[in-house]
Amino acid sequence: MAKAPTVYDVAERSNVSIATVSRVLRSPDAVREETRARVLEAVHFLGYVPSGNARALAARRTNVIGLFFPGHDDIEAGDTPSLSAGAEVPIVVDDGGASPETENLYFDEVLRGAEIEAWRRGFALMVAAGRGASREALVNDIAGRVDGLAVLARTVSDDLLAHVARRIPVVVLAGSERDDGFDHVSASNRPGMRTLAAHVIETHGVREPIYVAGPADSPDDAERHDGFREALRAAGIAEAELTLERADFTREGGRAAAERLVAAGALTAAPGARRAVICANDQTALGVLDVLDARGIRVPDDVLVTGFDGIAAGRHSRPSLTTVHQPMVELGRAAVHAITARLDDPGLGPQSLTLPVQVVLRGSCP
Amino acid sequence: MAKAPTVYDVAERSNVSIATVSRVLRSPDAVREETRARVLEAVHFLGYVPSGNARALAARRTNVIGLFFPGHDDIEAGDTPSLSAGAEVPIVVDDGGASPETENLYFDEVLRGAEIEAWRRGFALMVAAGRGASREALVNDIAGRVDGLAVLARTVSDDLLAHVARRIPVVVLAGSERDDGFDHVSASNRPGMRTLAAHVIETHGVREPIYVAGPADSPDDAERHDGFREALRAAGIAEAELTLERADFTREGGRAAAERLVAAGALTAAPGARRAVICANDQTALGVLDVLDARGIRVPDDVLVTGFDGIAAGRHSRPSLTTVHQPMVELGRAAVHAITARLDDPGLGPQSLTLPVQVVLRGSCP
DNA sequence: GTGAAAGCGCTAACAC
DNA sequence: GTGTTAGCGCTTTCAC
Repeated sequence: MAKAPTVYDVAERSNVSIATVSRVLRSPDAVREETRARVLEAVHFLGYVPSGNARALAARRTNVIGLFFPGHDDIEAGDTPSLSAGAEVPIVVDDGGASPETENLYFDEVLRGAEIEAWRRGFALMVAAGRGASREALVNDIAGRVDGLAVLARTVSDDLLAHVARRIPVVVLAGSERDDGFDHVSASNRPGMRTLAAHVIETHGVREPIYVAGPADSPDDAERHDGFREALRAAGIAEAELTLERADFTREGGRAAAERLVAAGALTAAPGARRAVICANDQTALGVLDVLDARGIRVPDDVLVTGFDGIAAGRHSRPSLTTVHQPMVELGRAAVHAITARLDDPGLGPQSLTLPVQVVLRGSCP
Repeated sequence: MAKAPTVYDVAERSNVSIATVSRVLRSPDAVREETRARVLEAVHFLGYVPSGNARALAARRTNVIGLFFPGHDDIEAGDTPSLSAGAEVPIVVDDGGASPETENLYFDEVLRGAEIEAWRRGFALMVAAGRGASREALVNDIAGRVDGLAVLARTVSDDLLAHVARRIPVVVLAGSERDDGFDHVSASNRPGMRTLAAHVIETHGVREPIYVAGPADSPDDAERHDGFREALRAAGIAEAELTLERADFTREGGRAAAERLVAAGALTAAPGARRAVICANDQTALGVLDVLDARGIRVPDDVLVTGFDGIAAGRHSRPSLTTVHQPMVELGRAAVHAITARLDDPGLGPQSLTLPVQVVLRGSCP
């Protein structure tokens, strides 16, 4: 790390100009075979690695796409792990109790999709999932380093977004497609929930489904709730009569909501009562399942439960969770695609892509 | 995106020099209140976002850490998702059959750890998880853009690693700690497997455990295998007598290995036979469980099964999987920490950090 | 096919 | 406090 060699060092050692060194690296065919060999030899000998920053600066293009996805709840986690002698290995028994729940599945899958697409198009990916201190500063910082930025909806102010959008293409992920001038990529929230709710109502004959909503300010939640209402309307059910709970998209929130429902007598162990709890997302539904299980209320016999998202944990829960599956990997890919499309053609008007979802019937509501 | 404003534009509009603009952004206190306000106003008005590349170039420091983690099997995935009318939502029934298995859990968790630590230390993270065309070119490219690089062991040649290590600190993740001059961060593979195997042998009285190894060239596998042998030795069991299968760390490979074992008559539905299949990782063990389940061989009654890694899927399998849990999040954090430590003190000798593991007893081998 | 030279947008002495 | 002035390491015309 003594002072990294530069084009100049390589040029000197191979007796060519820096321009030729650059050519060897960018357009090898434009250089005579022999010259090229000499340059490459020097590159190897010196351990030369081109500076991406200098390159990006000169070329006015970084070939990096940014992904801003805050929300790791454990971001404040403890200190640096300590070194271990590695000799004593503790044995613990996991009886299926509360597991650490290291799940930010949504992010993981979207990231994977973005990774795939970025790689295919020759872009690197810079991620920022941090929360805390200054989200705004982070966004600004990352915006200065990339050619385009995908931002999770509602994680930064529209002002800031507009600010950075003057410099690079910005695509908003998973928000409702408002007419804000940004590109949007999202899933069919409303139709998805409508279809699922219709299934609950029609197939199972539930006339008084309980809805457990998400945060009041979530556009995703709003759309899903709308879909729910559409299903009610289609079935001629008056919404005013129904029980509504509000949670916060977390499993814990789902548990709390379920406790309230149980306390209110809305949920009981009564087979054939045609009760159903429709949750705004999977985590909430899993929390509801937790409480129901603890209370001895059987799913789906006593109560039907549904979620939304299609996270992996829902496949493995007991019972497995009926849900609306969002194509998360595809969302990530589409976001990157939207950015590159705009990079290729800056004149494009605002794009809005809505990806199809799928209702997946599992044990909790067959 | 008409041509992003620069320091010069901001300087001009606020009637100061570019140096002052830079100061306002980097060390606000060094500028008079009033001047600062003028500059910030201009920043806002012009939509100025500092170029990270220019900054990095001038400051000779990017404040970005790279993570190279190839291995997404689905990286060659299909085309750009198509736009959907969003009207028709298909309903499918998931009866628990073969699920997509979108699991690269290892990567996800390590990434999360790296994210956390990088963020805390004021670094951004650039990830490259691609496989395909030219891994080497990718590494070289990313190496030119970051201050330090964490690389998954055995994913790039030592030559290349040595090459980029001349420019930036490189830490190797999850490999055995060879004396190759690089920093290493890994988990206690050998002691972990030794402890687990000893549990199988001693607690359950298994005298002829079957070992299903990983790829022959995997250092992780080699260490785990060594741990297994140590346990045998301690129990006075001769290794030569035992059945050994080799898989490839994938669930599919685990299935294949299990099929061979069944075909060879090594695995049968015989309660109390004191049989055990010790697998080199969780995915392999899950594959073995698949086959045993399909064959009507009961776990843990007829056969005990163990894994290694502690991926989430093992918590939810039926039966749940006994395993050795690696602190994956911590691995990611430690990797970033190792890099920043070296950045702070380039004179450091090669560091090797081995993180503690934990044997987790679950249904498949209580 | 190769070289000379002008930036790319910023930071960091060093003056004033 | 603020301005001047070198670079940082590369790409890219434009000559030759």
